[in-house]
Amino acid sequence: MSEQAANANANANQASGSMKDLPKQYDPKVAETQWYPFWESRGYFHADPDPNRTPYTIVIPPPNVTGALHLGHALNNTLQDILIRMKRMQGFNALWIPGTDHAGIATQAVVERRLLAEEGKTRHDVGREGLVARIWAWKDAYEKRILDQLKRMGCSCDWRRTRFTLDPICARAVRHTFFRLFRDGLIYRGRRLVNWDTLLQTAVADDEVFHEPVPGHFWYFRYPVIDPQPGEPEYVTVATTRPETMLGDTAVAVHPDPEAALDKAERELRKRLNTAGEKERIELERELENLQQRRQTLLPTLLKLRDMAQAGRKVLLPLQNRPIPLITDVWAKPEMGTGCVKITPAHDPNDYEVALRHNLPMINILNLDGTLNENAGAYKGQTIMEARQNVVADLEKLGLVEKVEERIIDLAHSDRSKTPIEPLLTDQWFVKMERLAQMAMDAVIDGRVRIIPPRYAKTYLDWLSEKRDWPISRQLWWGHQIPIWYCDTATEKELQEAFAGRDDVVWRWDEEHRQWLICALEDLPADAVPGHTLRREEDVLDTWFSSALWPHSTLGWPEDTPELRYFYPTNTLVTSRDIITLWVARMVLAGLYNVGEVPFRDVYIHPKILDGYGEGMSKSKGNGVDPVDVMEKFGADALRYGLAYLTTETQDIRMPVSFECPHCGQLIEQTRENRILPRIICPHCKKPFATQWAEKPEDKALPRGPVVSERFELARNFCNKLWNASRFVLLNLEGFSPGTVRPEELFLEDRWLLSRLATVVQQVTDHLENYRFSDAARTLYDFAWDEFCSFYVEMVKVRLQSAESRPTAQRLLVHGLDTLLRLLHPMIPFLTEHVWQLLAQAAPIRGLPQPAQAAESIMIAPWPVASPGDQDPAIEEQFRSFQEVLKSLREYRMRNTIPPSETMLVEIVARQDVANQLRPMLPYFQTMARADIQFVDEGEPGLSTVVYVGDGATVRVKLSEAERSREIARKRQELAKLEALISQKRKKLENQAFVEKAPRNVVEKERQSLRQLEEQYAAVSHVIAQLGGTT
RNA sequence: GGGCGAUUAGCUCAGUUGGUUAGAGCGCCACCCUUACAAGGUGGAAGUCGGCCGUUCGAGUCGGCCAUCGCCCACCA
Repeated sequence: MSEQAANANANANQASGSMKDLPKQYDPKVAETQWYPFWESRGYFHADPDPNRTPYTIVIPPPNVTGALHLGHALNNTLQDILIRMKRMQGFNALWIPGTDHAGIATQAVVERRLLAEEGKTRHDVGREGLVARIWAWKDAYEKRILDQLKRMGCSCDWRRTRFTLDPICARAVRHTFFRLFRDGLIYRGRRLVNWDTLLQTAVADDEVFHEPVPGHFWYFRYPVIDPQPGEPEYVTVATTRPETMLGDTAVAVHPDPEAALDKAERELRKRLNTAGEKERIELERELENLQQRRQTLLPTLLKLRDMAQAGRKVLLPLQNRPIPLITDVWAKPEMGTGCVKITPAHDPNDYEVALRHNLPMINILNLDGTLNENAGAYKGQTIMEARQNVVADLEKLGLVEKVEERIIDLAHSDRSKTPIEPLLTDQWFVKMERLAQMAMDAVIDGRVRIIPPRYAKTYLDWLSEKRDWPISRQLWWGHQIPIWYCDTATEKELQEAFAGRDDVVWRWDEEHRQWLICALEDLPADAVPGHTLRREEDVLDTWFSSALWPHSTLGWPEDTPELRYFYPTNTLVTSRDIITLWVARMVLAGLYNVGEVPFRDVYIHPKILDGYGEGMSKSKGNGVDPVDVMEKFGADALRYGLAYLTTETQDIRMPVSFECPHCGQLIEQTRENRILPRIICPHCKKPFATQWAEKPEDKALPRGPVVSERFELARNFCNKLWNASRFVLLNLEGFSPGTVRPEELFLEDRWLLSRLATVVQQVTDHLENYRFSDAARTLYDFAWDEFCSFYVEMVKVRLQSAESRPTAQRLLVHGLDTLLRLLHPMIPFLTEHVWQLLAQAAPIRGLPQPAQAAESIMIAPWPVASPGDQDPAIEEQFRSFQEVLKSLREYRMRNTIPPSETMLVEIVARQDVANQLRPMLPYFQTMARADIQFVDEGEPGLSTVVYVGDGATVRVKLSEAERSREIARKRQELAKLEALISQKRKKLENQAFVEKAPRNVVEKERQSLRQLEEQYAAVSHVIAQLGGTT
């Protein structure tokens, strides 16, 4: 045993030296600090291939090393740990592979921002090596923090297998994948219009772009027609939101058949008008009017321009004084704008497509840093905003600005730098998706990969079906550098000679750039081809390229490792819906391409955690909650159980949070305003405290005000309840002896407990195996609280007093707790282990029907299996009657404000068989309702009232003269209620249609319920008469 | 514009294939520190299940339309 484990054991003994010392309130810290090291030192988290056991594997969605984890991650990892712990207990060889993601752009951006803020330097000041070194330092710090957060939560990951998407093992997988794709002709280099982030100076994927409405303008410019003939317009008017791009215009387009296009637009409008609602109709009618007006005013001009375009006429691009052609293209919609479109191929995705169709020149006017280049003529060196103002001013001077409109523009921004995106023509690397996407689609269509809930399969399939090539290059320094070397001087023969006999180098001629593209598995020296110099591609790969390989790279691919053979494909991927396309789809295609097998069977998509405003949690919004804050206040178990309890199928999890003032405990609601502040002044005690955003030393020096949510109180209270139930059991185990229990020794409540246990075991197992976390949590909550604690524990108290009935009661009690703990362990690992260890001291051998030595840790104890033979509906029905009688007695006491200390005198008139069943329960009425019960014969009841009428039994409470009139009044009210119900039921049963068409059992149920109501009615009337009242 | 989800008690949410008088936690009211538990116990008040129409013997549940909110995707010269 390691020193750590020995300490843990010592602590356990110390903590429980005497059961009587167990605190009344559960202290999560004790269990959390004690048992995690214990588990780890025993190697429970570790799994090795074992052909005799069935594997169950999960790979963690690797958190970005950008920053610490928030509650969204806590949810994601809690659910994984619940699954892995259950499967481990079920006997599977359970492996959960942890790790983190280098998160290319995101991490580099964070470090660059800090570099600028703290040292006023850009990445160019520190150079590639310097920056990468700083990012590694950042990564080391945050990786540790992330892994510590996971451990604190109790995650049972196999830490010996911890991976990082940029570590040597992942790097090898990335290199091999790229090599194979290149060799198979699935990777190419192309000049493409990309989303350019001018701040970070890199291309970003479409998914990394978000749109935000900003106020802007819509400018109408006139381009003079060259040599206008009589009857021809002198100008073509175009509209734009980005005036400076006109410097790169290479054409103006008009629709080839504007009349038909207008007709079509009108037809569509009318069609929509037919089905439109009130509000939409008004809008559509306005559009229709606009369309008809266009026909009058615009169409003749457009037709003219169309003819001119077909005749090959040109216009003069102002400021640049460049003749550019008029062309016809369907992109120029006559119902939009001026009906004519300026074409800027290098800076607009649609225009780019047009240029490809018409073979137009593409003029790039931008430098990578967002300033204008030499193609912008006089505007060279200006920023986009400067150029925008100047272009407009200069055109105005020329009288070529027709008008300007104010307009809100949905502007594309980079997700990473939050700056506007510029579409830019650059050289990028792409993966051909046609074939790969189809493979990934097939896997979901034919069910090899199951997406749960199924509605998310649509997201996956829709996205893949577009089969858009995947841009994989990023102009960053943090990431896997693309393994390509360029050479534009060598001949093919020289390459063949240089790489003769090597199958780890392949090359291809790039006609567009007139150079060799050489791809190699091992880095090539610059002089690898004698007499020539190779230049390495500087770009790195999109971070999702390495993430896509995660399920097999972590298992050692491309090596044919025992792990890969045994644990792949993994079983379940637990993730959030926003990366179904970015990540899940790409993992499926990469797995199929590299390994020939899907990466996982089930993809479980869990809800998102939202803040009080319904917004998702993110670093950038500042609304992320550190799970450590929650654990500090409520404990890791409460965090986990609370999250599981909230994980329902359809709802996202709304989580309004507050800051807790560290000085006075005041809760300060988190708002959009205060959630990004580094320090907050408590409105109650007026003292300042620091938030998670504190960075300056003077802020950090302040006490930290954690972010908390009352939504974990239910879970915290539940844990405390469990703790105290366990405490009760532990305090009552003196003299415990293990043994079987003969059926005839079982009391009604014992058989009820066993029956309920069997059902609960089966339900919880079923819920968890089908990812119904909330249902599992609720089932256990209700059972533990309302059945085990409120009834079984209460009832068993009586029996623990008697030497004769004590042993059986103890065995049942321990068995019940033991089973409950095991069912709860995946959700509540620390508390259950803590109690398990205490139980091991008092009752090391336990359980029913056959006692056995308990496992040394609950983590490796067997998962409970339902014993269907224990399920007994008759017993449960009988027990329900008992509960109802008890409830009615309690209710009577409260209504009549009988002091808790006063014993109630109760009579039961019962049939012989019912009386026999009830007789053993009499002590429970005494302890649980302080009711002294006597069986009496039917006959005149004296002064008493009826509190319960059931099948074969009537329960009466003795009254004093003083209560007579009040009771009459109450019974009259009750009668009125009963009457309403009865008439409702009668009506239903008198309805022929119902009796004929409803299923027989439903009708029978109604009849039975009516009979019962009538019995109650009769009994209540009788009481009123007895008491001398009139109905 | 396309798709998805939601709307149930003051708040946050459950509610299986349609079937007794729609549930929980918090909050609220009353009484209780009863030797497992006040982070607790007992009892209570509180909902025309967003609206309309339909299917059905029967609708919170199924279908249609409308309203409101949220998310994803696409597009906007």
